[in-house]
Amino acid sequence: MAVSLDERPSAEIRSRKQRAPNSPPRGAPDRHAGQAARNSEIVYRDLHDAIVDVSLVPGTPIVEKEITERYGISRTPVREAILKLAEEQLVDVIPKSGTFVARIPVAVLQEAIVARRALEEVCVREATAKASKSQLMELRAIIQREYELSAAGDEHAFHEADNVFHAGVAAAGGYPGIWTMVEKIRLQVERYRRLTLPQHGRMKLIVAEHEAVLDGIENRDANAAVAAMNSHLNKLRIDIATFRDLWPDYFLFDRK
Amino acid sequence: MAVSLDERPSAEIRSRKQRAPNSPPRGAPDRHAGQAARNSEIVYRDLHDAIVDVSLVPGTPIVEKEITERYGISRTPVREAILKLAEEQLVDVIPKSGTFVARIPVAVLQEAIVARRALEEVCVREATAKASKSQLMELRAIIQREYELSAAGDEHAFHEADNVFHAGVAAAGGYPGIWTMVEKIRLQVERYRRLTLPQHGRMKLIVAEHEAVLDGIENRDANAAVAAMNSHLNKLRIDIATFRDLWPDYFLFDRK
DNA sequence: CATGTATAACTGGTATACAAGATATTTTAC
DNA sequence: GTAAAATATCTTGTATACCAGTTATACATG
Repeated sequence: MAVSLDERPSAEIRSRKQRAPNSPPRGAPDRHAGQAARNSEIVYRDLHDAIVDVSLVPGTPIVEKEITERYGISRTPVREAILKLAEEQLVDVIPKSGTFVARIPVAVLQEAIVARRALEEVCVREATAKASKSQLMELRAIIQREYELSAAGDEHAFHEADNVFHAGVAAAGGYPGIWTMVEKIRLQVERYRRLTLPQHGRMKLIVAEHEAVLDGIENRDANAAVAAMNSHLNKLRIDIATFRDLWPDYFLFDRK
Repeated sequence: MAVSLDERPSAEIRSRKQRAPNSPPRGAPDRHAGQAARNSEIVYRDLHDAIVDVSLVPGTPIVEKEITERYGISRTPVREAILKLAEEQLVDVIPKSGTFVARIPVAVLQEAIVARRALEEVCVREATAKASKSQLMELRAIIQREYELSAAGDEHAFHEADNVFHAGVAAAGGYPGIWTMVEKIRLQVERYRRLTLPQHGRMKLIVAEHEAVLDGIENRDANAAVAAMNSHLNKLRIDIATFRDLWPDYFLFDRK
């Protein structure tokens, strides 16, 4: 009955390190604990990825018991994973009824794009002011890698490199945390993007745009760099009307 | 042994509505379910508030069992609340060891301030362009209320009104969701603010600054409005050196 | 007395059983 | 045959018991 996800309970069952702990004031845990694998993390990551790349489409029921059996674990960690997804608005949990992959909230899309542009502009501007030579070289290397992946047609790896570039720009500006924020904001937009435009063929264009951004930074021309970045980000037009008829059930139109 | 929080298991034990559900594609839940109170929400809110207003100082142990007994509930909902706090970096969970109120990450503070300024600038600029008359009147009313609360010396209510003003500006710009983002970003900064500067006496100044922002918006002078907002937000200087010696254990200095 | 080691008392992580509401199905009345 | 009511079977929410590390304490040992 329930649409089941593909069989891939994630290779690893023991991994993923944890964030550095804060030692409490009076004597206590101070070292980095060995990585205690939380199974909930694995389930979370798998579901998260499946939802973001739209292999789990909006409306798909997520049944705890089903996941429980697939991973061979109990409901508790599964539940934790689902709760985490619920906070990111990737699933909707309806008490005593069921959990479903959330629709893509159109209103949020628009704001997410605006917010991202604002945050990335700050990063680019700051990177222009104080990127070190090594950071510039690093960015140039990433672009080169993008070029190679583009030629190889490896969309998945390319997409990752794309993210690395943006993260690198933020880091060069001294604001690595801002990219973390952008990544959270990007979630819903990413679902839209994956759904509507396969970036096949767009890869070379993206490489060129990244080059324009980096050129601006290297030349210490903030306005040019920012303009290039904005132009780059503006490529994603939210033209929802087109898809309203195609997948009416995949989007949420009214205000949440 | 453990520093315990004050006795106040939150008056309500049944409340808080839930977000509108998404109905899955084929026939399913479509109406707003009656508000099913999740006890985890109550515990979360109480702990959240206590941490943000620094009545629970960084390093304080959070003991599940203790909370369990105080609220008369089981560990499961308590655990959910704590996990939620962990995601917001308000607590650090160290497996098999303990859970502690997180230190304030200095590096994050700087970035949070920059990010907030960037996001609010967008909101102000957009509000200047398209705020309706009713929205302007609403904002003016909020400022009036701030003035009254300032005179009455009600810091808590004033602070809430402060937030309402910023939320109103975002809404007037057509980006209500961006204020939600800002609120998440604000968390750590808020802890710092509460810790370092009691805003007693600063209230009147804040009212004046809000007035300057609104004046700019009303006059459709985007640059003036933005300048006023930036000036307003810049008032919070992160002058960490001063507090390094005062509360060395309350802050986290190295990169997380 | 100093130091290393065993041990007991914590902690959070997980599994499982039960409760309560929502939905789907069947049954029954007309 | 249709519609309404009873019921069975889903779901998530909660409570509880158990497990496995961690940490502190007591104790043996030099």
